[in-house]
Amino acid sequence: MTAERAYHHGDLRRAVLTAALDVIAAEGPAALSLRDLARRAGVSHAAPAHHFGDRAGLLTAVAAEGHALLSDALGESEDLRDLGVRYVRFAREHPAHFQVMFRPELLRMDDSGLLAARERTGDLLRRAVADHGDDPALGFMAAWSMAHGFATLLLSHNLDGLLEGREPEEVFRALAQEMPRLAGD
Amino acid sequence: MTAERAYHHGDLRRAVLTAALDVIAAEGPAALSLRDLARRAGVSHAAPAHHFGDRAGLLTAVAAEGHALLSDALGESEDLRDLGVRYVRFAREHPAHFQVMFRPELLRMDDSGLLAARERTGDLLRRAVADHGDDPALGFMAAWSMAHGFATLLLSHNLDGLLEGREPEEVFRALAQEMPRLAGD
DNA sequence: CTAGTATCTTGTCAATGCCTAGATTGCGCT
DNA sequence: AGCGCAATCTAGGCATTGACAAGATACTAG
Repeated sequence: MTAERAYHHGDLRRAVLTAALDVIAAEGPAALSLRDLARRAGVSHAAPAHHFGDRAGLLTAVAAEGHALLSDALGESEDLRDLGVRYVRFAREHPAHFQVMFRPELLRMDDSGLLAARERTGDLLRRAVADHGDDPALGFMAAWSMAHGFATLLLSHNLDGLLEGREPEEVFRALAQEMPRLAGD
Repeated sequence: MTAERAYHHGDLRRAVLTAALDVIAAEGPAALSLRDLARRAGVSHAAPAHHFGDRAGLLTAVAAEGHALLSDALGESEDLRDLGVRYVRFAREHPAHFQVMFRPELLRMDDSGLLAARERTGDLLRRAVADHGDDPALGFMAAWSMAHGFATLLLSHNLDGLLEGREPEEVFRALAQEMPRLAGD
């Protein structure tokens, strides 16, 4: 939109990134082809490589952006249930980012941008659960497993038959409420 | 081992499947190449296709086998925590199967063998949580999210820094114990 | 306006998935 | 025992892809 035909394309980096998000959201990261993205952006087949290096570089950029978006989405809430709901909402609103962020085999884990973005969300989550329970690490893993598992199963359509039309975020809230009763049995 | 040089290879199907599990466990499903598997088995590049049709067919076979193994691993326990621990143990012992089983975009979801195997584990899990809590579906999703999230984060090395050498299964058990305290806050 | 840099294009190569046709092996049937 | 048939595997080919190298074009600092 900023420059439909600016030669040098105006903002190829953004265009490729956006196209990549579309593809990943629709068909998963495995279906992503640099040449296809180049075609969508109307540039030559090797143009994307200049911005991202290679496939892993592109996915790393997606993951880093994802961590930044997740930090913003989580905010500074103290309530664990709210945090979980926001985590799930993030996964729904940015499915492509979410599907890539936690898959080291797809990423350049030594990338400085990725590491910085990851550190920020990590800090944020750790701080949020720090004062819950005896063992902060346990609490952290419990809350994260819960939210991450729900989000993962949701995006991979493994909960489709169980939601029965209810809003996922609300189901997750109810489910976090139900948890103590289950565990207490 | 059954037939090292049996022409027609003896059991190519099993050999390819096993090689595929190695590759997936080491580098993920994305790194899987039919031609590479053929080389490992010492057969021509197109031989695997005869047994699995194509890449998706091979992954579908892996997923179906995974569901069968999971059914066996879960057993008939009534205790939700035990069930969760077994789910996590299964993920650790069969990481390649686990990484493929819940990814519809990699599979032929209309494959009859896969559907049957899936149905069996589904029934088993549903039965196990049926009598816990008001809403069985909620309880099902809660327990599954917890175990699946933990297993997923574990296999993707996202918990490496938090386990501090402890056995994952034991951490999960403690974590399930911690849950009510977290939720109750 | 010029030099230098970022951006993009073109061409190439090896590897892969998938398809087709053909060869080899093993098995059932008479 | 031998014939035919089906399963299994081989060989070759094609389109697509990721990665690399060399060169062209547009922007920008001085």
